[in-house]
Amino acid sequence: MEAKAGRPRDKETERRILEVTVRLLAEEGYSRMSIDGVAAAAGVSKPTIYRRWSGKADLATAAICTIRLAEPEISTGSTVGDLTAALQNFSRSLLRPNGMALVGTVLAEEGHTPELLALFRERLVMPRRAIIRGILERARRHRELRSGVNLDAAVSMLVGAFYARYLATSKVPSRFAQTVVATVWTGICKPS
Amino acid sequence: MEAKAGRPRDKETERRILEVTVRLLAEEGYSRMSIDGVAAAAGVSKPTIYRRWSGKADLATAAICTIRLAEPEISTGSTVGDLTAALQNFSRSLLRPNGMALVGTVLAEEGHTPELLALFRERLVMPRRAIIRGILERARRHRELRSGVNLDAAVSMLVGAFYARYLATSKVPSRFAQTVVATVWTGICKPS
Amino acid sequence: MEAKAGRPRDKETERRILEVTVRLLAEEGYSRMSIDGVAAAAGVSKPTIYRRWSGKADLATAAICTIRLAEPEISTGSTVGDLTAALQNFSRSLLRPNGMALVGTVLAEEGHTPELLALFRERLVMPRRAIIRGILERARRHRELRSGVNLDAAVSMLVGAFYARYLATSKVPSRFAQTVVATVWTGICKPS
Amino acid sequence: MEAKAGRPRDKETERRILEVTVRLLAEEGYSRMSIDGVAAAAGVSKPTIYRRWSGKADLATAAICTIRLAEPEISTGSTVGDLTAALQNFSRSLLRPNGMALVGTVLAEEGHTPELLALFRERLVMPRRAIIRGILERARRHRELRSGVNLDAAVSMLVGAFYARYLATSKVPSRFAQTVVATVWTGICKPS
DNA sequence: CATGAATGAGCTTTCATTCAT
DNA sequence: AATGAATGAAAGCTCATTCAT
Repeated sequence: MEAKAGRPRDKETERRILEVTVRLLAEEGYSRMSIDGVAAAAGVSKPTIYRRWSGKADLATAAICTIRLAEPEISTGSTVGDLTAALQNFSRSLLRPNGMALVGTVLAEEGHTPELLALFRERLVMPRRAIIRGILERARRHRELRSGVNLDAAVSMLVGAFYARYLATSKVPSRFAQTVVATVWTGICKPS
Repeated sequence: MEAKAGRPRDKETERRILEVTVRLLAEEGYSRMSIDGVAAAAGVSKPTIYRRWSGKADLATAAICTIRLAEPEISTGSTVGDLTAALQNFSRSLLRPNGMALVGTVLAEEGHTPELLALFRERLVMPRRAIIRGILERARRHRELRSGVNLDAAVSMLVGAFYARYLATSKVPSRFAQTVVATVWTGICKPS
Repeated sequence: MEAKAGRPRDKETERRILEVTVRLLAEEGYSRMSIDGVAAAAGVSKPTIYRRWSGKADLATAAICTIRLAEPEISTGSTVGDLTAALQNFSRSLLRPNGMALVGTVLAEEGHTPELLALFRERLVMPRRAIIRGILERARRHRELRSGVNLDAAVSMLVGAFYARYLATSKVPSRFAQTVVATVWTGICKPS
Repeated sequence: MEAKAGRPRDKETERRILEVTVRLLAEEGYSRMSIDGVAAAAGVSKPTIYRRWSGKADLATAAICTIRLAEPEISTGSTVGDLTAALQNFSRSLLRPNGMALVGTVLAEEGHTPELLALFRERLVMPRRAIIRGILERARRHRELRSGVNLDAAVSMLVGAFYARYLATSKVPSRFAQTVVATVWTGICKPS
């Protein structure tokens, strides 16, 4: 039982394949994305891909698995400031080229490849919500919130406003985060 | 030998093709949807489709064009009641089978077939927003809103909360509309 | 319900595809035979094949279906003469190039594509056996056979001798039919 | 550091590979059989196979080479009894799962890989024929046969009846051997 | 020498589109 | 104007074989 029998698998190759897959998944969408295309763009042959993943769905899910939300630490000193900063980060990622396309493709494939949506939730949706929920929970601990506020609903409103806005115009003004936070905050903060 | 010989059947055929296309677009997504599949489901031949529309994108666009938001008139007597009713309608349409898949597919195709998203906005997104915006405008006329409220942002929050919620769990509790409306309303109504 | 809507299917094309398929089936064997190869050899595109048959197995079975045993009428005046003539025909078809290869391929595929063997039996094996059995039945009606003779076993011996011989050497001497018939006949004819 | 270090394991590996190859050859047929499949079933890697044999054909040939007819000694005291016993053995091996598939595959591959048929003859066909021929030769020495009987043809009839029967129905009744032997024996034994 | 990795070519099948009737 | 037939291109996947460790 040696540590490494045979030719070692090239870690760099694997990374490149997944990177390319994430890109094509966003650019082309799941069903347009082809293994041929991934292989060509990654500079490997198709069996190199099939040796690692059992098929297209498996590759796509693995690719989504590699995505990790990389958000900077937020600490502005105030709840409103933190929420605004978090949503501005979100806004930026949404407005990146194909920023919404990946969201679209996992939703579109829900009926055919539900793993995509499941993983997308686990890797991207939930972590982002957790950040925002964390800010709200801290505010609650600091007794800034009125009683009975539903934090999950608040998170959905804050984040969702951007989805809805994008769906309406593809353009999100830079002050949008402030406006949204202000409104929601008025709705959930303890009345003065 | 009437003047309009052969035409009556035409309109019906056209309608059936578009109806089938809308269904398949939601069920399969744009790139999975095939002209073959549309032709078979509509009971016509492929050239019958190509005679009317120039290709797959044109057909899909035309299909989305036929979609019309059919929401019942809302009039509960209060702004909060009207908003809640409107969002409950929205929630129902979201939770229908493949309710989010069409949203997903038009987003996923934004890079390849932007007309789909454009028309989706015109036919579905904007009319729904208009209904909700209408309720808010009436509230403003009735001086129920505090000054400076951004109505579009409010609409985005109300509607978007559902997108965000769906993206997080695919399940939307029936009380969600009330919770969202309550929070937003507190944020935008004139303080008592 | 018109007689012929649309472009008529080219009967000649269909015939050519099947002809090529029979040839390649014998030359290459079932699993080596490819739809690509059939399409190229028949001068058509692959979808032209898929429009007519649902896949490789369907095409191969259809091809075997077209095979028809074309044996000349036999009438030499005597049972021994008729049997010898029938077996000489059989011998000739066996010794044709790839004459045994089709037999081999349907046997080899019994586990994977049993329809092939089933059809091969129906189209080739059984008709040939019927001819020989017919000769023996006539002999029985003429009271040439001893009582209790098992005709099916006799047919198997007559025909099978050629399979066994081929399996032993690929060469069948021209007098083989006479030898076999003589021996079997002595075994089944009424003792003088 | 002995003289033959590492060899013992080799022989066992080789044996296992060949054993698996024989099985897959019968189960899948030559062209369906894959080196990948052999390697997996034998628990070795592909280069381990390629180091020993030059390719697929070479491996299959070697595998057939290992086959040895293992028939029990027959001695019932009478020629008819011995022949019947020998054919019953044959019948059993034919009716084993995939019993005819190997016959089929070597016939099907005659055009592409004639070595398979050649070796199959040498290792299986001829030894079996030799057993039956031996019984007949002993009968001739005992002056039980009429003069001028062609022993090879007799062997072909006896053995071939089973091939023909299988090709007709895949089912061989247990009394078939007796019937065949009785008929052929009547045809070749010295008239009383 | 055995291993796992890599490859090019091939397979069956489906699609968007155009042609012929 | 509608049909069924035909097509070139591509998709997902597997194979026999070779390479690098």
